[in-house]
Amino acid sequence: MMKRYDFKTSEAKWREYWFNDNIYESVDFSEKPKKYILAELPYPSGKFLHVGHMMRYTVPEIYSRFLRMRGYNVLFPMGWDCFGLPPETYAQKEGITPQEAIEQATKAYKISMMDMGYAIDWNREINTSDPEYYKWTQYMFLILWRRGLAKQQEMPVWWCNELGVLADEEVLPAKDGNGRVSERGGYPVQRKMFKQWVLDIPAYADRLISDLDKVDYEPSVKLAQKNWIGRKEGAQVKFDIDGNEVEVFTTRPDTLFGVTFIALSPQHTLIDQLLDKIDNKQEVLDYIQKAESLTDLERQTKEKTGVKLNGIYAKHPLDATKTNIPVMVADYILTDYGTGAVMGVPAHDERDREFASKYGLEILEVVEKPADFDAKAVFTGEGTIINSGVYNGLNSTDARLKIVNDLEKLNKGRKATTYKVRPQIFSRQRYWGEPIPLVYKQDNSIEAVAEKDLPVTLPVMRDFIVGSDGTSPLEKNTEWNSVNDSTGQPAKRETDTMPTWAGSNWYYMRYIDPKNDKAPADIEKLKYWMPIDMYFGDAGHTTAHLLYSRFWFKVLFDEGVVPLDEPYMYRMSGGMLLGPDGGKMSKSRGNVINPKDELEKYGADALRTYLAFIGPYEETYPWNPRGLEACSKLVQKIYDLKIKVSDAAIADETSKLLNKMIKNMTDMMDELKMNTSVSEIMIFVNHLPKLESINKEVWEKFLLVIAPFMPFIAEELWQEFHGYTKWNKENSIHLQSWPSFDLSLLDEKVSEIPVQINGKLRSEIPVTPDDNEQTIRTKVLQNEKLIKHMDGKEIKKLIYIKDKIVNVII
RNA sequence: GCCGUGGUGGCGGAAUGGCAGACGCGGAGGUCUCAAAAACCUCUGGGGCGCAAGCUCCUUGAGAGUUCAAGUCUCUCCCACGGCACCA
Repeated sequence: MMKRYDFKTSEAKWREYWFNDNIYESVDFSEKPKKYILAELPYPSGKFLHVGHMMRYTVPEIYSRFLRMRGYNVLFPMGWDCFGLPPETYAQKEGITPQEAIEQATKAYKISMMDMGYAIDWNREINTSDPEYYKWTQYMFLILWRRGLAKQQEMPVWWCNELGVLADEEVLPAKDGNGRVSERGGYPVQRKMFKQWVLDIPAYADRLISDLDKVDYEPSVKLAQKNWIGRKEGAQVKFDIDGNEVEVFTTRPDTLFGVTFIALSPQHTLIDQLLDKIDNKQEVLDYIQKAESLTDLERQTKEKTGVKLNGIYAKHPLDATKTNIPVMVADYILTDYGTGAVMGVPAHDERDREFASKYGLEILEVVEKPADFDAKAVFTGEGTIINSGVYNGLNSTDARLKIVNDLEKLNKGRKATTYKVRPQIFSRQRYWGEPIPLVYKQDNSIEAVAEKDLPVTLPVMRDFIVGSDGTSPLEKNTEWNSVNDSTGQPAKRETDTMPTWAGSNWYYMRYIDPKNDKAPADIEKLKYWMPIDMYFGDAGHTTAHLLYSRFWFKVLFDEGVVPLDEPYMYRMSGGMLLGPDGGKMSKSRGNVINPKDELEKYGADALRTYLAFIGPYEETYPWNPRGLEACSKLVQKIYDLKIKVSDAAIADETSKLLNKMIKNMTDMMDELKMNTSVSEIMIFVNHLPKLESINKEVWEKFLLVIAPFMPFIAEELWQEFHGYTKWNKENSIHLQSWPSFDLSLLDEKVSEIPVQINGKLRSEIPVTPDDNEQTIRTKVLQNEKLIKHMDGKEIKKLIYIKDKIVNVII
């Protein structure tokens, strides 16, 4: 009876040797070519790494091992994204501080990564909540602030009584369809205006689009970046409303003569000034209040509502006869997109039409519809301009140019571009984040904390819960927030903290130089390691995180802190791992897989192999316990083979299969196809038991190719095979070279190829390398089956693709 | 509604425009066993014909197109998933 492979003992042993000797060290300025493989760092919240994390990390990790064996100096680092809500809520529940929660969680996460055998140089571990780390986050914030890219602005924000201000990403539609709730906790959330720190990402929008040419992301990822930025060309047009100048943005200046109303968002600043001039002030005030408190509801119902400002009219900028354009307040106008005001052209815009129909506003067509156009539908296309005075007869493109040109001459408008991406809110009224390193002087002006005084350390506080007044918990800590300004006068610290994504905007730089106390990272080291060759992460981060961190990096480039202006050369986003029932893993469904149990039962090699085998990295698939079992059996089968290893000669077939496997795996792993690579291993393992004995050279090469997938058993068998009695770092299989293959062995002589008749597969014929179309034709005419199918007809045409196929057309 | 991604056996999935279904799971039958588990061997997309080796038709969400040849390229439609949601 075969001995069972004792993975527990083996894994514990090698893990200890590997990490004590740091065999996966990434060497700065090594002679070898570098590869920087990055996987998004986890935020440690629970007690053990989630199985979803493992699926996210295993494929990139196997790839990094492959590259190391191919002679690269590889950086595959890991760290912890520690700030943010999850540790705070966890700490609150456990009655500890977030600092303590983080310490527990990072320890546990690190152990589980070591248990998985991840090839990480732990000397480069980082923690975004470590003051030595966030010192540099604060330093970077000050760069943004000095450059005017971090500024304070009244912003409509999601407000939650329990959690304070939330980011868009932290807010979800409520399950019952009424309003919105917080992502964590499910508390009710509403819109409120608040003064917030924001990052001016739109200022870099054009570069963020054009520099996509410098990188090699998947086309869909590039497209997602472009769509998220949402650049739109058009014009800003000034309307005179009761003596005030109001700008609107439009992508269709050619429809300017079709304006029959102006609509302002409920938060538009002009409304205040007009209130006393109208006779329906109370109605308007009521409407605005309702719009603010019921925004969510209105959005759900999709019915557009509004209210007229009685007696207030706008003047048309190009048509002096139109001085009586009604002005409406409407909640379908967004406060923070464009200018917060639109020109209503109900003839050529669906939303304007819906609104105008409801409130009895005029509909004036200014673009000619095609003759066959449905009379009731809204024509939003382009065409010949009508009802537009001197512009009549022009096509839309020409009219657009001419109208904008004329507006510019009169100083009543200009060509303009607007973006969907908005200034991103960068402050949180919460405890567990990086303090914003600014100080309010007595005159309320703002001063930066001197660089030598960084980091501004977050004080340890037991009572870190957000007050329901919406102020940061740091507001209560007067001992901490009372300081002196640079002139020695009493001043007060900014008590808002930064959002979770502050630290994760630049973490990849710190791995390069994790202990530097003079700079975020040494510029020469950055030159060596950057850019990141491949970036792996969550599909949900393909838009926001990727964009914000690219923005951040470009600002650092402009400041001279980093030597290039794009951080990631390639991005691949991973799919999701579902429960065995095919549903999303969740406690309430009871379908959560605990990786610790699986690791206990089957070992790391089996789990790693399964996570690689389960499917392509980008796809989503359910967990299948049988699949893991199969991989566990594979590990055992490999172990059982070792007794067959001998000096006996290599059979031709084995040699061919070995070379084929190595060749295929080399190609596949370069393309990150780890699932089919595992298939290749399986095919070869299915062949080996048929042999009387396994030649030593075959065994050696075989162990090398399984090493990235099953590092533990590969090391075990490698050490045993070589008869190493004492651990010596240099002898580790993981520091050896990937085996080469002999192409000449793969020149398979094709002896038979399929023949189609009229595209249908009918038979095979024998071929030789010397065959030409003529000899093939002869062979076809000799084949009984083919003769039968040709049914006496003549060959009209014969297509012969060498070594592939013959197609006979009759 | 918009944007994106995808749709291939009972299931996860393979297929530089050239023999669809590699590999794995599951299933069926068998060997071993008092029996079971494990392990091993054979078969396994569907229909029809045949005692049988085999023969034959159909098959990559639906429909059209390009091509000697389409899972793969083009168009239209349907469905699922992810993201954004009144974006002027």
